[in-house]
Order: sequence, then C-alpha cells, then structure tokens
Amino acid sequence: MTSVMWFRRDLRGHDNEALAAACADGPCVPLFVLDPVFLERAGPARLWFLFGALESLNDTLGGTLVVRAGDPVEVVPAVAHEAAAEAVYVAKDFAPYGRRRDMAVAAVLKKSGVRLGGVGSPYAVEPGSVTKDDGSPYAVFTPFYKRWSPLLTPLGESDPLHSLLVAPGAVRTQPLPPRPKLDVELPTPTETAAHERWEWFADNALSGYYEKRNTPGIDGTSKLSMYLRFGLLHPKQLIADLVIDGTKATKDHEHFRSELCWREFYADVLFHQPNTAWENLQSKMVAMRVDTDGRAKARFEKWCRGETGYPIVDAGMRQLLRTGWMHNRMRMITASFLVKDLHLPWQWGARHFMRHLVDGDIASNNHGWQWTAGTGTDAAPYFRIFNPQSQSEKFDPNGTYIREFVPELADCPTRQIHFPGAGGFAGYATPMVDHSVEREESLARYKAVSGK
DNA sequence: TTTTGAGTTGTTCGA
DNA sequence: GTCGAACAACTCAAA
Repeated sequence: MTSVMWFRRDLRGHDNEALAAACADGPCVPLFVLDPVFLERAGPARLWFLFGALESLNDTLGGTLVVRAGDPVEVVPAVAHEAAAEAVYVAKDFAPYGRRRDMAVAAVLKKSGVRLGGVGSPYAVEPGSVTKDDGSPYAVFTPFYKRWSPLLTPLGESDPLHSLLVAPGAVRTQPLPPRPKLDVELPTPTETAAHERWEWFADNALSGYYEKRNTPGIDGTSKLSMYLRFGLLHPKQLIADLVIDGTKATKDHEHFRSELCWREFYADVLFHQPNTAWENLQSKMVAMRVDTDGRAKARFEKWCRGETGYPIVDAGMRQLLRTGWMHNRMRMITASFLVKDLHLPWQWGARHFMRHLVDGDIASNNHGWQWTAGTGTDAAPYFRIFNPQSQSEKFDPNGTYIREFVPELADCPTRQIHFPGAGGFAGYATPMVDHSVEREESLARYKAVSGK
C-alpha cells in the first residue's frame, strides 16, 4: 500500500526511522509542507538554511520530494488523497504547536480512513519518558541526566528503501521559494556537510571541549545545533559515535553528551508544561517588574542592533544578525544584559533569537532564556548577574571575538576593548546604561518579588 | 518518613 | 593579587 512520509524537522534520508517505516509499507510519497506559521516567524538565515536543506533532501531522495505551501491541516490530507495513501508517517513532534497541528491533521485524516503514524522523534530519548519513580517529571537537570543516560538505545538499522519512492510527477509539487540573499556564508545545509562537521569536531575539538567551549573567539563548539534543529543529523548518531570512540569516556566526551542531554531536558520540560514556551515556569515570577514602555522599546532596539556600548554584548548581537548563529556563552551574556541590565521581558529577547537563530528551537531557546531570567527550571540564583566587562575579560581576553564582529573596535587596544566606557573609542557607542546601577536595580526588583 | 546535601554557566566584598 | 563567604528559596534523591 502507498504511504506519505511527511518531513518536518527530520530532513535527512539516512537513519530516518519514520522514512524507513513508510518505505516498509510499499510505495512512498515524500512530502514537505511550507507552513505559513513557520515562514512568517523565520528570519532570512533560517529560511536560507531550510530551503537549502530541502533542496539537498530532494537530491538525496532522487528528486521525488513533493513540496506544497499551505496549512498542513489542509495540505497533508489533500496529498494523501492525491497519492491514494492509506497512511502518513511522521517523526513525532513534542513541541506545543507541533502537537496541536498533528492532532488536527490526524483528526482530518481519520475521516477518510488514513492513519497518521508517529515513528521516532528528533530526540535520543522521547520527551515524557524520563520520569521520577512516582512518574512525575524532573525539574532539575542533573537527576534527569542520570536517569536519561541508561535509557539511551542504539540506532536501529534503518536504511531507507529509496527504490520505493514514488516517481516525481505522480503528485503535484511546486518549486521552493528562492533562497534569501545573505551577506555571509552559512554552513552547507546537507547531510554530508553535517557528518563532515561532526567528524571534524570529534577529531579536532572534542579533546579539550570542556575548556574551549567557553571561548567565543575560537572554533571550540560543535556548531551542530542547526543540523540537529532541522534533523540533518540525529542525536543518536552522535551518541553512537561517542560510545565507540570513548572506550573510556573522557571528561570532554561526557560533557558533550550532557550538552546533548540539555536539549532533551528542555524538550521534556516543555512537553510536560506546554504553556512555559512563553509563560514563566515559576508562576511567582509573574510579579517581577519588567519595563515595557516606549523607552523600553527603544532600549530593546539598541540591543537588537548591537549598539549597547558594551563591546562583548554588541559583538554577540551582531554575530546573530550576520551569521544566524551565536556562541553559547554569548547567548548567556547578551540574554543577561537584556534581562538584568535593561529589565526587559525575556520573551522579547527569546522572540528575536527565534527569528534569527538558524538553530532556533522553542524548547532550548525559551527555556534557556527562562534560566537566565531566573523564571525557569533550575533557575539561576537571582544574584547571579553577569558583568559584561568581566565576562569579556575572562572569555575574550585578547578581544579577538569583539574585533571580528565590531569593526569600529578593530584598532582598539586590548586594555581598552572590554569597556571603552563613556570616554569611548572613536566611532563606537557609549554605554547605554551603567552596569553597576542596573545590577542594584535588578537585585531590588528580585527582592520585591521574594517579599522582602 | 524525615533529614540532608547538592544543584551548568557569577560577582562582590573583605580578609 | 588570591581566597572564602555571602548572596534565597526550592527541588530532588540519597541516606
């Protein structure tokens, strides 16, 4: 019998359980739906990467990928009908929008006797399956990690039977929209490039990862996040390699594995509490005073453009706009600045990140923001406020990273580059706020919430 | 059942 | 310059 493989965030032809399951049924029509809900929220870099990944997937599938624009609730049943399919296969989506969408699609399909089959997910361990002894979900990372590790299962043999893909033309398709013009080169959005990056990282940067991952001026992180986001790689593929290589897992191997687990932890938290995508997980924090007036909006614009007058913050914000990616430490520094120096709602920053980060993932991104804001799981203590200048001195000691993204400071001497200050450096903005003043303001606001 | 200690990512202050 | 303490309140899991 014929089936439809509906791709969403698993844009790969290999090690794809749902695709393998679809092909095991017989002839298979591979489908991607250009959902306006996604397209409207995505910035140019995200779209560039997505469209490129779809072109690559189409190549992998021998030119058989059917692309259709519209609401999946209408498009998927229509394609199933045109293909005379009896089943639609997907990798399960556990995020709030995806779950709602899939339930709605399944309901419509069911009316015409078509089954929506969920096989696998973008995670090594499915959200919802790591629980405490009493069945309740974890709210702290470390015990989650301890329980998660033994649940890891090896990657199943799932070479897809591409010979069963239905010939192009059998079902109406449409060309992809043109890729947006970008000023810089993004990582190549292909499965091959994803594997090459992983191999490069495993061979060259995994050793010493624990230390190097904190220095934004060097290529010390895996940079696999965008591949994982769109499923050009599956985390099980990485974990399998880590086990083989690490007969005795080193501190670096172990740490990289725990970073993969963070992604799964936040997906699990969001699965159990879908409202926390945009609402404070700690409900008492709704009482926290944040600024939302006209002046706050003007400050937000400066932050977005990278014109705060704090070089390390500006470098991070400009890296995001220029490259569609930001180093992990920079995400923390820039987020801390928005929340604790500018007193803006974390949601504003999260929305900006989601628009521009190619790897933008609602669970990791928004719960990362909640962590910084002190509203989330395992929340940062309220007094943990990043000092942009000392973070800069500690993690970008030579100013390499700052000079790369803030050209006004290219010739600024290192002793001055972490904080040019009010005296300033020719052509560079003066600080928009005084950190020590805003730090006190943040502490006062947190104290007000805790009732003292 | 109750108690106890630890918990991704920090900063400041005073000795 | 270095070092330890203090900066809450709460969750989780082991004892």
